[in-house]
Amino acid sequence: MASSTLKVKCSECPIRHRAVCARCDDDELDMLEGMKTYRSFRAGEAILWRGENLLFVASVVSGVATLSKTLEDGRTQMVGLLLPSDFIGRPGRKEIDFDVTAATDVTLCCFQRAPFEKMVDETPHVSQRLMELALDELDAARDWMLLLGRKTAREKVATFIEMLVRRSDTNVTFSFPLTLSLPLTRNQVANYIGLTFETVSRQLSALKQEQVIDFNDRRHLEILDLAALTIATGDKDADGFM
Amino acid sequence: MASSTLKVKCSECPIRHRAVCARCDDDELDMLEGMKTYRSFRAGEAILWRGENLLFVASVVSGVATLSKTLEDGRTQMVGLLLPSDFIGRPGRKEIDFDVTAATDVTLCCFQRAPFEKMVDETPHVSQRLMELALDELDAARDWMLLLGRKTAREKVATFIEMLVRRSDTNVTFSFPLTLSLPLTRNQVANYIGLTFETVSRQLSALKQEQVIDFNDRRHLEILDLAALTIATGDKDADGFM
DNA sequence: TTCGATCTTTGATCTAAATCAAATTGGATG
DNA sequence: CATCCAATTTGATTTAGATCAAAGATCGAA
Repeated sequence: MASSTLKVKCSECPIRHRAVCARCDDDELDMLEGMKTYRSFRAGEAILWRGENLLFVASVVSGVATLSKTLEDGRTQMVGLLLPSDFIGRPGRKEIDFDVTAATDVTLCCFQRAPFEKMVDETPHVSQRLMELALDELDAARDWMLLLGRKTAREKVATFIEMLVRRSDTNVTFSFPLTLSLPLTRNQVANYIGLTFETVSRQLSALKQEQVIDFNDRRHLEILDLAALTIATGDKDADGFM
Repeated sequence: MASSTLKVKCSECPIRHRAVCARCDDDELDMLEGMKTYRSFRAGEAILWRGENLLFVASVVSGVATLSKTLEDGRTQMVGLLLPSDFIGRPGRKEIDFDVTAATDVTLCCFQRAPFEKMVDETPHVSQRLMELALDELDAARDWMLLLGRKTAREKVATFIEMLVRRSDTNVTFSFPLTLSLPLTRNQVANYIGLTFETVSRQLSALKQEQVIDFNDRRHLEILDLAALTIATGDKDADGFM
């Protein structure tokens, strides 16, 4: 199962300014140091099962995890993608209604429930930050409802790639042609955007054919024409309005 | 536009124990009385537009409102349904990314932003209640992602009806055969579950044909066989497990 | 370095739901 | 009460994406 990893000091943590601890001062970081443990998961490993009692809450430090729901006959739908700084677990919630799985190797910064919840209760900016993170997830879920309910296969694939561009750290450097790592297999992408892996593959091939994107290995994408990609999402009209 | 309505005293409010004010004491209710206004909207009227600056936050007192997103070419997807006690507006958010529309005649209990946010900051149980309401919406959004991404037309329609049963007040009395009011047109239902209105109509006719449900007028449904309806949702296996 | 497993691509065919097209119904309005 | 308009039902046809199928590519392990 999960192995322990060398703990990084909060002050040197890569997600320091985006995670739940974003607005903590030095004293508060010291408190967190005392209740935190690092845990690592290998790609493919289960992090949490649906219905399982949450023994910890956690921030994703590195890697990518998926949230997914499964119907009895095996159809599955991803309902979220956790990237570094995203949070697992909610105040007052003892369990979750989806499975959490490591898509790549993942390192979590885990907090023991009891002391963490005590800190949340006593530190308004921490509970405010949790609220912000929850509302961001709600916005993302609603954008995805539009994608799942109304977008075409092409629009779904384009929207997924654009989301990766927007959320990945690579766009900080922003060197063209933009290269980004694709943390999911075709099948996982399909489960995220409500398609089959064959359709995902076909749409990726079409976008490559049209020189909107390029790829040679399975784990990376190059964005050749971001404007064309954006148009292909269906979100904005030709003028880029909306 | 919205007309004002006679204000009901908080202590006699029908949503008193489920809304954001659920855990307020008498003093706190007095504070709320001072900052609240009732506003009514006719069926079909816009309550809020996407991007509009939120001048108030509000609880739904009566009626049903829809949250929806629209693509440039007119395809629309409902991303939420607001029933009595549901809340509009979030701490720290000045605008919303979807349209809010009255599906039936709607009465809102509106709070001025500034004093309400002050109260949220000073009253932990109110901000906790807001967090609970947001997390409930997040759970609902994720259930809907599974529906939109993976369910068949039949499963979608059955799930929608079952959700109405679960959330409507009628199930308090629970007299069989269960009758419930359908606050949406076929077209609105279609926009909620990612189908066309023709497909919704066909699936409703099929469920009627199979004597799972019955209906004569457009605005009501009778549940003849709740067990069959539940199986038709695809959520649970034949034993009702899950 | 080869083997085997998994992932990916691409082609052929099928199908669930969309689209197109009329009736028909029902509720609101004068 | 008659009229009208929007909502609904039902049928015929089309189509986007699923499913079925098979051939490559990639990668880790022996």
